[in-house]
Amino acid sequence: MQNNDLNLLKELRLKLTPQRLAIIEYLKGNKNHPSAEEIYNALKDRFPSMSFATVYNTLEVLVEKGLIKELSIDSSKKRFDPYTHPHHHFICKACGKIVDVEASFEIFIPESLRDFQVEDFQVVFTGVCPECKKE
Amino acid sequence: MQNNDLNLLKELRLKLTPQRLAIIEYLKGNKNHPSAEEIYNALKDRFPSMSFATVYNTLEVLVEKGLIKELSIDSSKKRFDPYTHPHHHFICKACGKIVDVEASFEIFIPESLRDFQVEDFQVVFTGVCPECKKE
DNA sequence: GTGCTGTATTGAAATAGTCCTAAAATAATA
DNA sequence: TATTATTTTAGGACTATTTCAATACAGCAC
Repeated sequence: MQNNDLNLLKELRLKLTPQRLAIIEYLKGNKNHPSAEEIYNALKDRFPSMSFATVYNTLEVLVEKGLIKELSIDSSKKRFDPYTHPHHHFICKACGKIVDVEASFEIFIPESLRDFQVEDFQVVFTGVCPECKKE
Repeated sequence: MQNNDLNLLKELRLKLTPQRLAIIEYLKGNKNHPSAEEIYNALKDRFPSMSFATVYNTLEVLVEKGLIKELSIDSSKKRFDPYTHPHHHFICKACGKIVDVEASFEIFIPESLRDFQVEDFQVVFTGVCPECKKE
C-alpha cells in the first residue's frame, strides 16, 4: 500500500478502513480477475470478522469511482480487474481461467453503431490455454 | 415453426415436446438476447404448468447441440442468442440492452497468445444507446 | 485527547439465478 | 396399444449477491 493510494482514497472522500485498504491492496497488481469470494477468502485470516457485505460494498464503491473494473466475462459470477487501462482477455473454455491480452487493436466503429455513443470496446478471445491443451 | 426445425430436432434425436418447440420458436429470429426468465415468462401463458427446469434443460441441450449460443456478456444472468454465426455486440451501460453488431473485424492474434489454442473472438462495445442518449 | 457525526461494517436474512432430484408424464418405437 | 427411454414437473438446494438494522468506528472540531 503506497501513500498515493491513501491520498487517492482521501480525494474520493472514502474512509480509510482497514478492510478497505486490505481489499485495495489485494487487488492492486492482481492479474487473476478475482471474484468477491476469492477476495473474501484471501483476507478472512487477517480479518476474521469481515463480512461478505463489506467486500461487495467496497467493490461497488471502487467500481463507481473507476479504480477497478467489473468484468462480465464469466456468467456465473462477477470478477474484478484492477487494470483499468484498455486491454483485452482470453478465456479458457476448459478451466475458465481469464488471461490478460495486452495488444491494442485497430477497430473501426461499424456504420450500424452510427447513432450510438461508443465509449469502449473489449475483445474476448476464447479457446484452450496451454495447460489445458496438454490434457 | 417450420418443418426443417422438426427435422433438425429429429436428427439430433431430441423428442419433440410442445415445450421444446415453443422455446425454439420463441428463440428463432429473436434479437433480444433473452434470459431464461424472459423465455419462461413469454411462454407461461401458453404452458401454465411449465417448469423453470424445463427452460434450463432445453437451453442446455440447445447450446450443446450448437443451435444457440450462451452469452457471457451480462454478469447478472445468462443470456441466449439464436444467432450462431460470428457476430459481435454492443451493450448499453444505461439500460443494459444488448444489440447485435454485424460487422466483421480483422483481428490479429497477438504474440502473447502464441501457445494458446484460440478458437474464436468476440468484440463487445460499451456505451450508451440512442434511446438512453436522449435522456 | 474527547466527543460528535456520518459513514462503514457486521451478521443475518432476503432475493435472484441456476441446478438437482425423484416421481409422474409422455414422445417415439415396435 | 404396450413398452421404454426421455422429458417434464414441483419443489427444494445451492450459489452469488443484496438488503437491512444494529453496532462500530474514521474523520473532524473542539
